This record gives sequence, structure tokens and C-alpha cells, in this order.
Amino acid sequence: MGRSPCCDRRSVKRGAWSREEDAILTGFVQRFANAGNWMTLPHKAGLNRCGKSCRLRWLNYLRPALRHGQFTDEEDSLILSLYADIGSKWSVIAAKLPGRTDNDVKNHWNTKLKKRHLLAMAPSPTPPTPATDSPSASDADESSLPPPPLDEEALATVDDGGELKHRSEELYAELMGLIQQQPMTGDVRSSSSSSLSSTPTAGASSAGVSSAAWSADDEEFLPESSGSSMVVDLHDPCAAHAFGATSFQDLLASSYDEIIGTEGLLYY
DNA sequence: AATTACGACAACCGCCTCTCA
DNA sequence: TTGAGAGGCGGTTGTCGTAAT
Repeated sequence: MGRSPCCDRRSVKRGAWSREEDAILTGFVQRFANAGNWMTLPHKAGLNRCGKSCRLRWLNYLRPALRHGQFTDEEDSLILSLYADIGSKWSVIAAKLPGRTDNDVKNHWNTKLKKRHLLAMAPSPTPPTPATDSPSASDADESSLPPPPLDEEALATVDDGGELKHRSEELYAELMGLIQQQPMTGDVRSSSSSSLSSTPTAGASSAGVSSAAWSADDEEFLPESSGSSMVVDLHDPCAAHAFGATSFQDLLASSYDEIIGTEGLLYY
């Protein structure tokens, strides 16, 4: 029996995405958000990619309002706290971190936080003396470490007004406050006009960005135009000529940095 | 200067769940 | 009710840049 692959791996391109592919995918998703599904998108958009790959690229990298770059201490603490609470439910954890994807959180965990988590879990090689037992007594960085993780039984004992739950909620509220104070400019793909709560790809489950889906039923997904920007039909050769290029491939290759606007639309 | 080790992150893989005919 | 297709998700791998040797 076995499961048939979603696409022929031999016939589709794999590996890193090019700028041109990004631009085509972004333009297509923005323009035809309600016109189909991910499996048919590559064919319609003229991309030689697997539909799943397109979806992943959009969700993890091209989507508006995504935040790339370093995680803050508050985010680290929240991730560690949530991991201790629910485990490796990266999509759930990412939903608590506006602008972060489950892949981002997962990568961050595997490269950094996992070690901190293991260090925190590891038993001390020597029994702690009363003098060194107090928090942050031996290491200045200890103060940034999360509290020791709790197992499920322990969690069950603190469900009502438990400190862990409170701490998690406090951290989240603190994080939200910090994020809202930050100007939205500066990040390459941060949206200047779309708020985090109105992320167009946010699913109905209120899970936030990580549960985003390009759903044919999602009528609120991405407006066709935004503000005074122009939306370009990538398949219209006349449009390409209007911008002084023989084709959009040429156009995209020559001016990618201007093409990808703050909302991922094709701006000019 | 060359090589190795490591960190960061993008992308892929395969299984599971959900939806719909 | 059921089976196929699509989406969602967690685990894993690949690649590239940089620090260390």
C-alpha cells in the first residue's frame, strides 16, 4: 500500500527559494487568495514547486507581520514556561508569540533553549549548600533562567491560581505590552498597516499566526488591494511592459527589493 | 591560511486530523 | 458511513556563516 506523495519529487524544484519565486508566490497569494488551494497554486502561479512547499514558504517566511530575528528574554521565558506546561506543542506556543511561527519557535528551542532547559533539569553534581542554594547566588545568568520545569502531576496541583499559570499569563501580558510599544517599522516584512491581531492569515481558531491557513473559505483573507498601492497581475505581459520590462521575470530579478512591500504586495 | 566545530535557520518528510463528496 | 484529498504539525535534515583551533 503506502501513501502517495503529494507531488512528484523528481519533477518539482526543491531547496532554497529564489527571490523571483518568492515574489511570484507572494503576488499570487495576495492576489488570488480565495481562488483555490495550495496543491493547485504552483501550477496556476507557474511555480515548479510542491504545493506543500509553497504553503510552508508563505507561512514561515513570506507572510506579512512575521517577526524575524532574535528572540527577546520575555519570549524565551514564555517559551520555556509553556514548554514545561504543554511540551513540544510548537504551534500552540507560537500562537502566544505574535509574529513568530511554530518553525521559528521550534528552531529557537532546538538551538538555544533546549540546552537551557536541560541544564535547568540536570541534577547538580554536588549537593547544594545552604549558602549556594539561593537563586542566582553562583551565576549572574542564573536569574535569566526559567524556573525548573514541572511535570504534569505537579501542574495538576497548581491549576487553580497556581504560580506557574500565573507566571505564564503575566509573561504573556508583559510580552504583549512590550510588543505593542514597539514601532512596527524596521523589520523587513513587518506590516506597517496591519495589526498583529488582524493578521490576514490568522485562523478562526484564534490561535494566531501559527494556525494560519490559506483557506478558500476565509473571506477575510488579504484584501486585493491595500491603501494606495498597486496590485500587479503577474500574468499580464502588458503590465510588465508598463514598468519597462520585457517580462516579470526580468522585472522581478532587477528590482526585487522594491517589489516586496511591507505587506508583501507588489508595490511601486 | 586551512580545517573543523558549531550555531542558526530554512526546508523537507511523513504522519495525523479534518473536511467534504 | 467512508474514503480521498488537503491542511496541520512535529521531527529531522541540509546548508551556510562564523568562531575556534
